Amino acid sequence: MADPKENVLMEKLVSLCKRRGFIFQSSEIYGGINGFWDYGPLGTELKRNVKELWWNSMTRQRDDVVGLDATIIMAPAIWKASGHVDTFSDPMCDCLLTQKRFRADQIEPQSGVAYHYTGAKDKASASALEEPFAALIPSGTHPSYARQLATRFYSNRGLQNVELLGERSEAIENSTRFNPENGALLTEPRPFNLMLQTYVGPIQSAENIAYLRPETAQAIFAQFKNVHETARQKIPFGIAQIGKAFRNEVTPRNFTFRSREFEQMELEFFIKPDEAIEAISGSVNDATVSGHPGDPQPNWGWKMWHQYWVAERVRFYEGIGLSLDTLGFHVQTAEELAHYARATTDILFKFPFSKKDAAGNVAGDELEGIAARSDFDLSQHERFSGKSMGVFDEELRTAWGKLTAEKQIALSKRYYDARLNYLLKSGESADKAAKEAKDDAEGLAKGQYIPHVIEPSAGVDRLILALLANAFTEITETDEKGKTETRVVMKFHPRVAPIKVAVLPLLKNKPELVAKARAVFQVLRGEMLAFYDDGGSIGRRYARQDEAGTPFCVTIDFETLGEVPELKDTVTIRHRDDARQERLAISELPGWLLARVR
RNA sequence: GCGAGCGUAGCUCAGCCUGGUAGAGCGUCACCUUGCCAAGGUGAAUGUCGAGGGUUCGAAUCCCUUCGCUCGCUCCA
Repeated sequence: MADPKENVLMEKLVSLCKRRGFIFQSSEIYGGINGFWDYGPLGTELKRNVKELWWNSMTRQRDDVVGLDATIIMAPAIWKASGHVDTFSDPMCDCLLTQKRFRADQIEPQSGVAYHYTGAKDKASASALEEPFAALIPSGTHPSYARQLATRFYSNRGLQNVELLGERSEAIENSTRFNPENGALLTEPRPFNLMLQTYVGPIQSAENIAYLRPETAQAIFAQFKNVHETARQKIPFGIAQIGKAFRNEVTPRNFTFRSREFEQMELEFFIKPDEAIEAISGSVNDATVSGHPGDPQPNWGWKMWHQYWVAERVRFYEGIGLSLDTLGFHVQTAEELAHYARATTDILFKFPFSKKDAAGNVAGDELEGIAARSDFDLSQHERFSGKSMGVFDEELRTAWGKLTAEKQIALSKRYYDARLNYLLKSGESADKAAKEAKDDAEGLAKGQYIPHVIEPSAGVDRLILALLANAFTEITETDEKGKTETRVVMKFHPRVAPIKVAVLPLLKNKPELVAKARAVFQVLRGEMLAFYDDGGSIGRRYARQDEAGTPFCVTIDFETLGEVPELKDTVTIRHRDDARQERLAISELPGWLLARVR
């Protein structure tokens, strides 16, 4: 359980976010709306910086990743293929008596004697209810307990003087239809779909139902063929996308950590199946080295690629100020993995609300999951859309021809087995699955396969929250007069800091200082987000910038104006984290700053 | 959704028990002052006391409903 002290920290952070304009509650003047948050001026800049850094490092700085910007609403069939319509929901049961909700698959089976009622009538008013109810009581117990529950049930529904109707008893073994806590009947398990729905077109009928995407990834799979054909990329390559996603969370919690509308940064990185790698390179490199495995190599199998992307993503987080000791890792166990996933590593951040284990260690909460998803997604879209999602690989076809017959048979067999396994698990009949797997294996020999995928999927809003929590630093100082004050410094990495530099005239009532400061400000604002402030004492302005997380303050003083001739046109640069100052020529200022904020 | 707690100025909170004119500190803004780390002075703005309804001569205060936040169950990027 999170330390109460750390909840206080969380409250301070939420308060600062509002006070300084990082994050506001959505629709606040109307009382808010649960699970939705807005970014204020500073938060907007912070978020833009983060997304831009991700986009640059994931696409523009790489030869092998291209971008996509797809719609939020897509053909509903996509969500059937992806499994979200069927499995993105947990069947839930409600207790008919107390309304308490249970996950249907987590109810302890109960045994005993069930008393069923067809309804009840009101002895006084003669009104009647035909609603059935039942209660389970341990065998040997007097039926009065069941009757009591039933009476409560019907009086909850408005009957005054309950007379139970149609009592019938029945022995029950291992049933999950009753509330383990009180024996009352539960509702039928009802699916709780976590996708937000809307209607496309003006008629709100069942056939017009569409979903707001619960993840951005499926658009990438659905557009895979188009991107592959137009981007002049060969496998391995990736498609990246940043965008909004929506989930009707049961309980939005922990500030912006679990929101109903949120933003994702996702990469689908398509790789060759290991059988193709082995055919081309002779063997598959799936050595598990620790740390970053270096530049991609042609003989990397999915394990190496998976490890590579985990390491790349950690490097990214370190590069924006989240040091390794603030992060955590969770390698999903076989039971936790989705049936199609081969491996998933979660990158966690130790949030103030993250839970501690018995030994006091904090694992953290998920920022990003890096999943090795095999060829599941493209295969699903191939089956559901009827369009081929396979690629032709010239290199594979050439290499295949040079393999020994034994090698060809062995690789074909392995590929066949993998495809057969997928098809059978997807519910295809044995005959059809065997035929299709055979076709797939023959395709491999001709250089065709459905790419496998590694999916680093990160939550933008979670990352913003991590950066805010990580930056939040309280400093308590006692001045000469013995007055103790606590102030907040947001120690953002300069790369993500909303405001990069503040330009401050030392004094406001000296027009020469103000004019010079405005001139310096005009030069800097063309290069980065700069902020001009002349209100209040210099110390107060420094403190205000500390709270906004501005890494550098430039102060124009009398030396700048030439009071000391050799210091003319120099300014002081004040560092946020240690209040250290240094002097620099104005002409060097843009370059000096850019080197630190990029 | 269920259970518990909370909602008063931009922020932190007092007032509520025991109904009777809406408060404090900090912050914000203006002017003065200020030669480097929330200095000082003067002045100012800001609340349908989360919303709706009820009880009452009178409700921030008592009652009901509702919305939001926090914590637990649950879920995940």
